[in-house]
Amino acid sequence: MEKKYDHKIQEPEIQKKWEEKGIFTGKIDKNKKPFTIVLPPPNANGKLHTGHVLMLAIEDILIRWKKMQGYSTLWVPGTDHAGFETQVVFERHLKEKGKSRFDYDRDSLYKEIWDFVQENKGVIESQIKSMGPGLDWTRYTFTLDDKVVDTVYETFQRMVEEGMVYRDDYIVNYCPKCGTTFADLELRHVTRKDPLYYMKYGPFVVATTRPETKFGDTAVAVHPNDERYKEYIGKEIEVEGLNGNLKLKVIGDTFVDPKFGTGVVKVTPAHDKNDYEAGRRHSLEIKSVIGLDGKLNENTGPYVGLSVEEGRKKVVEDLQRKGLMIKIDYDYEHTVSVCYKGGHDIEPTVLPNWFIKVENFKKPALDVVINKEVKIYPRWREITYVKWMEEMRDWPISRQVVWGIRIPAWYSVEENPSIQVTFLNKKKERITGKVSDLIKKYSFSEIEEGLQSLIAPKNAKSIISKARPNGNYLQETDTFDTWFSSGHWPLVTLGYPNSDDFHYFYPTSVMETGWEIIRFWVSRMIMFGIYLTGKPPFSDVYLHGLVRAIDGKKMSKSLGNVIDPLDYVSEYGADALRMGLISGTANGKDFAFPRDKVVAYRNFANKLWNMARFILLLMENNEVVEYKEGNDKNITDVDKEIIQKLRSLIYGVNNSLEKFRFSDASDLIYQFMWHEVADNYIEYVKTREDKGVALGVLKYVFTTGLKVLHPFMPFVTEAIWSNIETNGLLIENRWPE
RNA sequence: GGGCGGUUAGCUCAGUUGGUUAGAGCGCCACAUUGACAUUGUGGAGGUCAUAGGUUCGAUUCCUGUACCGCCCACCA
Repeated sequence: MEKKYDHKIQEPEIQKKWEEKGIFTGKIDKNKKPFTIVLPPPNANGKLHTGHVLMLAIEDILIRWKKMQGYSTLWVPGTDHAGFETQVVFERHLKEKGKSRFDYDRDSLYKEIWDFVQENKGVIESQIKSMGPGLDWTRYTFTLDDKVVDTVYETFQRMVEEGMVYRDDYIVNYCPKCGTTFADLELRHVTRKDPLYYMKYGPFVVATTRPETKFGDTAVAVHPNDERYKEYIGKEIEVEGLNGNLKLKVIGDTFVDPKFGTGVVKVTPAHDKNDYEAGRRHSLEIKSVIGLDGKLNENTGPYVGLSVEEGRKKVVEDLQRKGLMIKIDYDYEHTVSVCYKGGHDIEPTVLPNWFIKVENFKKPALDVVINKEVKIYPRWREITYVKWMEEMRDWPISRQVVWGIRIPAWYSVEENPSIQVTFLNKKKERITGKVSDLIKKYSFSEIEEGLQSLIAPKNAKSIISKARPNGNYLQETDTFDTWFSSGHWPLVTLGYPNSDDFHYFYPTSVMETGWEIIRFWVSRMIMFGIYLTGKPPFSDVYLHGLVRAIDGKKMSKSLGNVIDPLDYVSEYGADALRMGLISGTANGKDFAFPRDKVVAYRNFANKLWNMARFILLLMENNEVVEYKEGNDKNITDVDKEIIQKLRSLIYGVNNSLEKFRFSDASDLIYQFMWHEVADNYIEYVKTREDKGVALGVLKYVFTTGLKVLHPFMPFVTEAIWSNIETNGLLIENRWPE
């Protein structure tokens, strides 16, 4: 053995040994109990970050611990297509080539992104492997694999048949100039001055920058504790308008800031995100007044056909004429959302969207947590889950993103003449309009082949089908919310509904992930698991904290404090990095990257290495009297003491791991090996006359300690094992009782 | 604004049902190189456990208020 432990040489070699022997290939063994984890899939197009390392470390500890205990373990890896995020990265890439997504038809764009991801996904896979996780790569899954898409389609079809899917309006960031919607992250926020208009609304005065949307008002809102207006809450008021009187509900809602303006807000659910949310809370009518062409629609009476700017001017004049305009503040500064593409004003608009009824999902998904069928660690995170489930409203599942699983709904253009389509014609010109008009100028196949997006009306007729129906059918261009498909993750990775794997390994044992996605992801997995199989997909949920930068702040590119875990792997080794992260925090709280601990555990690896060297040195000069439990005639009290401490170490580590207290467990084994075995016992062995006996005990204690340490620092323990034991690989040995 | 968490040694953090001298890693000081390891060993200094009250025989631990800090969500019509 070299004088120093060299992780750079050892880690890849050890990794190869595990792989060659297929150590972590899951095996269906009816004589063993299964222990299953599915890996939360990292972005296929991304890089490994410290959060991934922590996740891999925790899950690997559990897998190796259970495997050594005799369970038939399976840990399934996968990567995520990361819908919107990847599309943004790809578009940046397009921009470098002077292009944008609007230069491609939908199918070509999808294919381009697919190829782009295929080129890059090897990076994350090899980075994952460098951390030494005991994953079964023969069962690797990508979130856009056919088996995933098929299962998602089947679920969707079933839900449609059971009446759990409906179409309704949903507010989106729509740009009338671009004829498309934008994600929140695609918006730019600009600060500018616009007049703030104070208009008379029955007994109130409301302040607004958007008087032209007043025809879409279906309520006014005040803060529920505002003494000035308390008496009106729940009542209906009559308001003099420009097209006759209108009746508005008065609602009390905390989204209103009583200190702003007059403390009374006009509520336009169809054209303001905030108002939309309030509208859903209070079941208000959604009345759209601006069309997809950006012009005021028929709901505005005589103003129909005017642009938003023209309409606003005219409405203001008419209000002034009628004496309904109280005052105008021309000095009002606010932020406005504009699209990133052309800098046009975003018009929040309601568009038809696919929704899932959650009413039947909620209770079972809530119950399994409350009655502890699914246990959440740490306990206090349970509150987040419970609140979310209680408040959950129907789930809008369509997204206007290309990179995802396309909703399998097909619209007949003959039956749905008012569908708005946007496509590239043969000359690559972008055409937008009603399909019934465009079909007169273009062939159906030209429209279909060049299709970028379509917007079908709320009541459009559609066929749900994986395959294209015969006839002039256009497929829905929206994709599923990524959480809709990833909610199936434990099912699809295990071959739901009818594979041997599924019957043996499902439900899984532990779901381990970052706490920030408990609401988006964990809740959806539980919902779909129960819906499709009657059983929640896992019995324990462990939520780890966020790894922050060394300065304690959240890592971000703009702050320049992002830590690349691979730098630490190459400098200190994967073992040291893993162990450092594990012992840096205990309770799933966020924590700053524990750099000092990583160094400390690098030193620890070297310490262990040298302990082994010392034992080997003794073995060269002494005949070892192998120590066996129960056979302790010749041993001393000090020997007995270290064996006793080993026993309580094993007990303590098991106990901590069962409670997901990884830091406690890693601390115990560290203290034991370094301070009990190395500092005390080895020094004592040096003084012994009967070296062979003491050496036997030392070897027993040390190798047993290696077993206990192995799940935490798999590489160095395996490397040492191969030098002092002939008994196969360490990971193939039994966990000490 | 709503929710969650934090405030313990110079730094980063543990502290499992309230109970004798409050712990670890790193850092610092002194000493040590006589079978492995300087990525080492031995010893040591260092904390009125944010703050004000309350419950209790007893509070870092439970309750309430206050002050900072962090995160998530929603965001100014």
